[in-house]
Amino acid sequence: MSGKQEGTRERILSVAETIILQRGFSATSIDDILQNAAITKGGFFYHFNGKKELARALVERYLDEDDRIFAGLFAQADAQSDDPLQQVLLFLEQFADMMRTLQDTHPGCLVASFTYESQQLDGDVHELVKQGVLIWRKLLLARLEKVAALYSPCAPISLTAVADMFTSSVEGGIILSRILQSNEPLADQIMLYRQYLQLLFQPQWPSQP
Amino acid sequence: MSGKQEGTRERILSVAETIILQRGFSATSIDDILQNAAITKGGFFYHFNGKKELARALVERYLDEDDRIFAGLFAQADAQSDDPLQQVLLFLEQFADMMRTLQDTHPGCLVASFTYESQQLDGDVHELVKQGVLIWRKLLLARLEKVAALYSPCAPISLTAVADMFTSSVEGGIILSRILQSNEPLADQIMLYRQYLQLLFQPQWPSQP
DNA sequence: AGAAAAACTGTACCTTGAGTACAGTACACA
DNA sequence: TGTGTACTGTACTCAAGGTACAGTTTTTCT
Repeated sequence: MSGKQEGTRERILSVAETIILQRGFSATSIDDILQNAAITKGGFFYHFNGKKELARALVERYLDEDDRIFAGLFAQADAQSDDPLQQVLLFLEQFADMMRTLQDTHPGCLVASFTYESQQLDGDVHELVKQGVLIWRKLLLARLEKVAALYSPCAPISLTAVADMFTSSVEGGIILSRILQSNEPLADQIMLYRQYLQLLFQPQWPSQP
Repeated sequence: MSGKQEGTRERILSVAETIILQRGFSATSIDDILQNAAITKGGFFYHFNGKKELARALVERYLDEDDRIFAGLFAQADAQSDDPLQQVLLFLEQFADMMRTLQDTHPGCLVASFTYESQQLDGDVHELVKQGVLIWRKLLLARLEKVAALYSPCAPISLTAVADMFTSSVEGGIILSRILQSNEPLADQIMLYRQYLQLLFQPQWPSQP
């Protein structure tokens, strides 16, 4: 494994992701990728057996990168507070900030993109996507369980659904941001999720006498 | 305008929408549509000048249909209560129910699908999509303004962002539902949005002495 | 009934893209 | 010095998408 290979493979993946998020998987030709990645067809097929294998590698890379980002933000949040609720709130705040300050509008989410082209992809790619969503659910759920143990929610809820609401807010926010061509809606939606958690787990007022 | 034309044109649109939501726009060939709509290539091009014009017609049809559904649900809700907050809450409840009881998993949203293939489509299609999102924002915002006039929100918010949260919850919920292959997550996310509104506009407890 | 417009059918054509094959080259590393 | 890795470059096949258009049926109007 020389540095050269890793560089080229990574470059193909990076370029492919960018184009696919703009045009969609099916509309992206291998030739498009070749041109932007400054590589030849032979080189591409040296690294990937075909377009479907590229898709698989893209999802894997995307989910890994996402894990890393979330882990980093949670580590930051954990360093700032010991309270489980505060940790989640800080995480969301920092994540929203990160999204708001992106250079361009958010490029989009590969998971969502592939979800709308599922029939073009192998079943195992869909399985990967599903596992990704379940990992995000698990990540939030573990945090929310700790929160719920300390602050009882002031309304009946399914913690799993509340955990999924993170993914939903991000995916929904990304769609809004792409359509409205600004990162504000995405940041707003993450912050509204944060506010929902705040309201849900706010200390109960004592009942009236 | 004979019934036959309307029938054929509508059949093409209906079939095209179904296939496009499954495979994506670019991955859907005109031949695919022809086979499922039982029409020939010539017939297709009699109705549409090409694939891009089909896309345009699909979005227009989709947004119209959506308007009709939302108007119907709000009319139902308005008949059941005079309170603006209750009306929104009833609307969301009924909408969630409608989604939950769909025969198959939700087919997907054309707006989201096209958002992830924007570069394949004409600029005016993107403009239509944008107008659609702004109509949904306006629809909710008008309701929320009435609510906010009666019940002051218990936290600082942008009403526009809260209105957008409806679209975000639905789009995010649809993605979750498609990936997890169940309509529950979509219904859950709509109901969580409902709960957020409930918590946000709940009557304030009197402050402690 | 008959003309004219509308609603198609059928087919031929051109282009593009996916994927294959394979011969040659540059470079590291031992 | 040689051997494997990581490519480049070219040339090809096959399938499909999109388009054009000439011809045919059906409806409509008078």
